[in-house]
Amino acid sequence: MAERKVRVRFAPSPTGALHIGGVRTALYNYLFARQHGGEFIFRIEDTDSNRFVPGAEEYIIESFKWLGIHFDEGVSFGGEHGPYRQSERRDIYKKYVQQLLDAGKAYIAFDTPEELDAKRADIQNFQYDASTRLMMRNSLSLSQEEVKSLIDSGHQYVVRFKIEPGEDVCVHDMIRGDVVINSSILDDKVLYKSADELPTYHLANIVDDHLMEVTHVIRGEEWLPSAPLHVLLYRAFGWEDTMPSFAHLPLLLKPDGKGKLSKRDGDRLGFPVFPLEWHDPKSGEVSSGYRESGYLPEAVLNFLALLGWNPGTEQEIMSLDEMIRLFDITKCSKAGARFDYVKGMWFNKEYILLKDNKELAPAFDEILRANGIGASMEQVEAVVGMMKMKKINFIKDLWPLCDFFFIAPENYTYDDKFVRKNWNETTSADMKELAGVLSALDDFSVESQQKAVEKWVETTGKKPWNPWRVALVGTGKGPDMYELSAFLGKEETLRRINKAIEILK
RNA sequence: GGCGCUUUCGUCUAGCGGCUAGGACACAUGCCUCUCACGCAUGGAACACGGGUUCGAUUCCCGUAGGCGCUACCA
Repeated sequence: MAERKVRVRFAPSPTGALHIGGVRTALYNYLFARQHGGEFIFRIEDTDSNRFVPGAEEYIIESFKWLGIHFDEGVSFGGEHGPYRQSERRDIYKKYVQQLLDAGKAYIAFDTPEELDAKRADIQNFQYDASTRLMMRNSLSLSQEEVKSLIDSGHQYVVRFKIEPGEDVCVHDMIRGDVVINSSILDDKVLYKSADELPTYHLANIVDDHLMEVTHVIRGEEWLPSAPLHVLLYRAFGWEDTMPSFAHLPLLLKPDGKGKLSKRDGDRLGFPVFPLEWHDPKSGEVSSGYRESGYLPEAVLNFLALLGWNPGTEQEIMSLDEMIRLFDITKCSKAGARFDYVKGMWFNKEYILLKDNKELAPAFDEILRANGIGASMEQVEAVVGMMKMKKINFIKDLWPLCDFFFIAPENYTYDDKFVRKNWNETTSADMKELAGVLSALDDFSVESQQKAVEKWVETTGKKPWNPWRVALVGTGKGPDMYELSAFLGKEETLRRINKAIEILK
């Protein structure tokens, strides 16, 4: 087989918001494509008209835009292999289904859903396969005339794949190695539905991956059981020589308890499971998103990348470029990974520390405005710079930690405990002295204050910092006192000191 | 029920026959220090179980148990 250009795809169904597990699958595909100089395709698998949700497709595109994951071709990105929306490929599928029918590798079945339900109720573990298909109503059990007359009289029918029993089918998985399943346990899957005149996932998937020249299929582990069916389909079409390689990713599990990660877990434990806020058009329900919750996209990607893969070194913080360089699909873990959202928050904290104040400022400015505070961008940047190394995971956590920059302590109350510890009978007098030292300064910069105050400290032996903090902040938090005073300015600093002397005596 | 995948600290994981089983999150303690933090240091904490193979198994094989997934005219 000739070396082919690497082409991978992410192919979600537009049935709602994009689940965070889907984001990880897309990320792994993206990393794989980029590190091989390949192409990344965005395909919409909307073959189930019943589950179509308006707005979902746009939501998914917007999500990847925010995350910084780019597609080379696909829905809304163009390309030579379109259309990329399966609902627009009906004629293509029809042709290939006919090919299978003509070759005797698929057959027509007239059994109605009701009849199938009855069969399943009747027979324990009923499966539509080689052992049962002759008792059903299909083109294998019926005569040609009967089939023709049923079709002519307008009976609905599906097309089923004719699985030959007793054969070991091997799927080579890049993560798990060879997985062998005997074809006898496979059922004659419906390839083409009667209801909406569209193929099922299995058929559409194989036809599209072939036509779009996909070389590697990287998808969730839930597809592993049907992978042998897919291999059989490639064979039936005679496409085995260009069949893509497979990699089935381990699933994301609940942070606690049993089962896979669900939207409910996010609601229950208080973390988002969707990249962006999602407004469900049917229920009207609103679900939180990583973007709106204050996560940086880089942090989300870094966190997700390490849920099931790691570079084999002790490095955890990685840019997207580094991930592309270091990623190795064969080194992915095989077992499901509990979704440790607390670690996700830690990644966000690390990325906040890494970011420039300038980049962080707009987000904090938004928080300030929401709290009725108007400040210049320079001020906002300065506060972010002084406060970002505090105990915060999100920019929004900053506000309760540094409201004192904008609201004087007398307007909300001093913290009793901190005051008792740091303010006694002699403190007022010390603070008066400190106010004197500070008011003598023309230059109120950090350096100038430090020079003056430390000179005074040296000669008097006073320790003014904590009482000073009481006066300016009201409690035991905040940045360096010189920085804080410099930010507040001479006038406000002196005003707060005098106010504290007046109130606390 | 059937089939498949899977199993190292609470969690994410490193390990690819011989290690005091390493790192990170979380937690605790200490140092630093004008507060809170940041940073640094330290600590507790794991090879599911039973058989093999081998001089020697966390590592290879087979069972058992647990976990996860699939078992639709959904993807």
